[in-house]
Amino acid sequence: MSEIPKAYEPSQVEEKWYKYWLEKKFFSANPDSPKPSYSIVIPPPNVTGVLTLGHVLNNTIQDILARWARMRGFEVLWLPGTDHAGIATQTVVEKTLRKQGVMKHRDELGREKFLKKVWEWKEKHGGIIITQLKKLGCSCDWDRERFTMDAHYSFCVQKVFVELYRKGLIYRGKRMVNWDPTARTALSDEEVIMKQVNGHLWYIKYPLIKPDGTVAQDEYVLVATTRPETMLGDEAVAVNPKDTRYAKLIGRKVLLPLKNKPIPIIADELVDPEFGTGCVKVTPAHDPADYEMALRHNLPFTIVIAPDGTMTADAGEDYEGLDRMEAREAVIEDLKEQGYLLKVEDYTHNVGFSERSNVPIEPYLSEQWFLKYPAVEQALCAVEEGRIKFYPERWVKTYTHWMRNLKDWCISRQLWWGHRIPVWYRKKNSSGSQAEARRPDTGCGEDQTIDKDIWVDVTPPPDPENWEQDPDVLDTWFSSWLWPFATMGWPEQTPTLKKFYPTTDLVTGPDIIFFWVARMIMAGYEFMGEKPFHNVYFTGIIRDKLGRKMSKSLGNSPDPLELISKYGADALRFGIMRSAPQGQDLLYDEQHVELGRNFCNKLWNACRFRQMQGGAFEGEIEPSLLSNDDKWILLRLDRAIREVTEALETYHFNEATQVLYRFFWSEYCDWYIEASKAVLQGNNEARKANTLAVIDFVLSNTLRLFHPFLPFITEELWQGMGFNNDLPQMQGGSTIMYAHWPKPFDDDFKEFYGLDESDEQLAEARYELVRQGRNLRREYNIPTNKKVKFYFKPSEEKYSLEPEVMRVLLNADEFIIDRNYQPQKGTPSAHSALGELYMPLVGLIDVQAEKARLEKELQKAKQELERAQQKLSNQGFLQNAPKSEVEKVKYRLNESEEKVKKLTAALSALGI
RNA sequence: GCGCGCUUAGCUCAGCGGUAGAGCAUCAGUAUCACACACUGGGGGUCGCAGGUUCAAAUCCUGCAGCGCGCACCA
Repeated sequence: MSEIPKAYEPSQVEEKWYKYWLEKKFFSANPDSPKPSYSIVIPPPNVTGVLTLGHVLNNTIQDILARWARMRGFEVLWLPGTDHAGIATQTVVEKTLRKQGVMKHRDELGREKFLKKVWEWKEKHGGIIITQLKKLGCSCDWDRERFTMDAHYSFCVQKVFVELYRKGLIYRGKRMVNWDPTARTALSDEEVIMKQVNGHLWYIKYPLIKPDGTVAQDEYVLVATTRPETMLGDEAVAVNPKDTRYAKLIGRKVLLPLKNKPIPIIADELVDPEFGTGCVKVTPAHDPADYEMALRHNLPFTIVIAPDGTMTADAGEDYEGLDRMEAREAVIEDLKEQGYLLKVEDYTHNVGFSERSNVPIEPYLSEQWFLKYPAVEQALCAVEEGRIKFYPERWVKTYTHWMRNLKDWCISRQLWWGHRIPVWYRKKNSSGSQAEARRPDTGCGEDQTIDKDIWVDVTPPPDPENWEQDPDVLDTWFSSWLWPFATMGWPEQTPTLKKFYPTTDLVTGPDIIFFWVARMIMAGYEFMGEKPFHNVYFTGIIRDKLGRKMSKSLGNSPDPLELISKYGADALRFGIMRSAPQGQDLLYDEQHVELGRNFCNKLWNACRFRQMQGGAFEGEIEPSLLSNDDKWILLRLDRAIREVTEALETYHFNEATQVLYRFFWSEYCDWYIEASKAVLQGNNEARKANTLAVIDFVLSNTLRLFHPFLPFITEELWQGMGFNNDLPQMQGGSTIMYAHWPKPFDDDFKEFYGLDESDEQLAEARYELVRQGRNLRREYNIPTNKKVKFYFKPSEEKYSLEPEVMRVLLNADEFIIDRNYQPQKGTPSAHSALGELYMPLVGLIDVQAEKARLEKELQKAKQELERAQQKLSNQGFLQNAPKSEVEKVKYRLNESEEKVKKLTAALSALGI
């Protein structure tokens, strides 16, 4: 007898096998393998990151796909790594350095020292998430782990920048950008999150200036604004040219309150006469729309808000140095005092917030680098025409909509942590011609103005003392978009790149469809001339029970590692997968994980049960000895194999787990194992051995079906049960990881073992009878542990009921088949198409109770009969419905007819 | 404003053209020998509303309502 513990204890098991897999290099991808390739690149988590449930969902899916592919005979590369995550990382490190008292602002340290600190920090804490992914069981090829700031990767980023620059797709310009005043950097449009804010609409009077230059005392235009502080930078008031109310004012001037500065009234189409007063204040330097207008009307750009969000000297000495929010209060106060504020209304509107700092974005005029996206048309068509497939498909629309409305991408960031822009500017007073001689040729079609004072190349200029490098770094996503090939050795045509690019599947969240997915597709076509992946699977977003996003500040984000130590990694994986419908958000509840734990335990004990039976493992199945129950479970297994495989093929992971759950728990454990006990406890040795062979066959297949979902426990059981004996030895060790994926039974197999649909029908009818018998016990309050006798009067003799099995399933003393059984009047009975079941009770006959019971049953049977009759009397149904459907209804009709007949007879036998 | 998604048992969700399903919760029973992280039985739903297509609709189509998300320069 083995000493397997009663309950599954995951912790040591998981550690043991993960170590084993690593030692044996089971995760390594071999580019020279003759097998077909299957590859995934991990969406690189931030180096600063710790594992969240989102990662669990995402990486479990990838692991399932990778493990499944290995079992199907693919050469699998799952390439892992981390992202330097510019702003996120820099912010985190800045915060800790401030906390440690090392600095207040990074300027105190200077660029070099600060970067050294970040690298130190990265070396110390950067790997956390990688070890956490290992705990989850991820089968990544860790020898190929990459980081977006590896030397080679950085080279790729620079190379790409230079290439795009020479193509004329990258340019520098002074534009209105989204400015994060806390991080003090520009952001891309995608990094701005619009939020609805309850604010106010302030109505301000701008007095008219008379033609003679004096200020009109009671004539004014009324302007409505949500940002009164920006008025300090106003350069005009705009009205719609078609707005008759103001037509005669166009060209006149108003006095800008507080600053006492005359500004013109201009006409611009952009103004909506319906909104507010129809007059808009124009702040060229602090509003994107106003910026556009200012360009059209040649207005000056007065900057009143500095990059750090405080007011500049141009705002006026009363306001200089105030934070923009403080300035707002002050301006309102002053306007009120001086009688310019007419009224205030409550007003909800959308305000852009920085995704990172969560502070309102400031539109800010500055010199930045921009990219015109390359390979747009190709990238768009590839998805639209299905060369790249999205799952679920609906994201295609989101993608194409974005792709058709692309705006140039602001790629420069005023940060230090990141890839520094490979551009040098000639120092003012230097004059070297030697650099000019080597200056890269822009080559490509666009007539980019050649500027000999700019050096753009992967290598710095040869006379660096005369040049100054651009201080900015590139947006993190400008490196991430190269991930599928920069990680594989590009631009060299490495064996890895040749074997594994394009990758097979990408698994990611829909929230980064623009940030990452779309850009990777464009980069793939631009630099590889080929798509980066065939399929993209978009996961849902994990929310808490109340539907809120997981977040640190809400404290509703459970630590997956705690869950793993409490329930086991397999349990966490299974629980999450079981509740993650395709592409739909999922509400997390710890109960899901508990369910996973329970399931693992069930699997554990089912195998424990098998081991306790002893006997050789994986004996041959002898077809002639198969019982009805054996055939039934084999057919169910076949069905489970088909359904799980199909679910995986279509990325329906929750369906796959649900099929497995149903098959293993309800069908195998609840019915088959229980039925098999009849044989195993008997003394027919041949049948016993055959039952064990069936059990082993089913378990061996089941463990394999489960392996991608539950890698640890399946390996433990696979090895423990000795199923590994006939497997090829992989790198000196055996493993379920490379056991072949179960195939559905073919016709030869079914014929050989005599498996037929009729077996299923019989088994199900028998189980239905058992259910009825158990119900009788319950109705008559016979405790489940009390033995009773059952008599059965079969309607025909031609089927084998397996009475011993029935006895065990009913937990009965005896199950007696007797065609001539004469029950005492009022004996509890159940009636099915197979026959009548009686449960004689000593001294406890209640005729009235039995009558009531039977009447209820009869009612049900009659209803069913009626429904079937109705269907079959419908000409349309008979003519149009498929034959199999009609057959099914006919079968049902027969069954219920039989039942009605029997119940009626039983009732009349009661004689009341 | 445009686009997308959701609405099924008390809760969380599957099902997406052929008699309404699961888990949890609930009620009743069970220390039974693989598992109390378990077993057995029960109760509970006119599948958001209104039309239409079909022999047949939770499932397909149209409209409406409620909730959520994304995109959009209305100050």
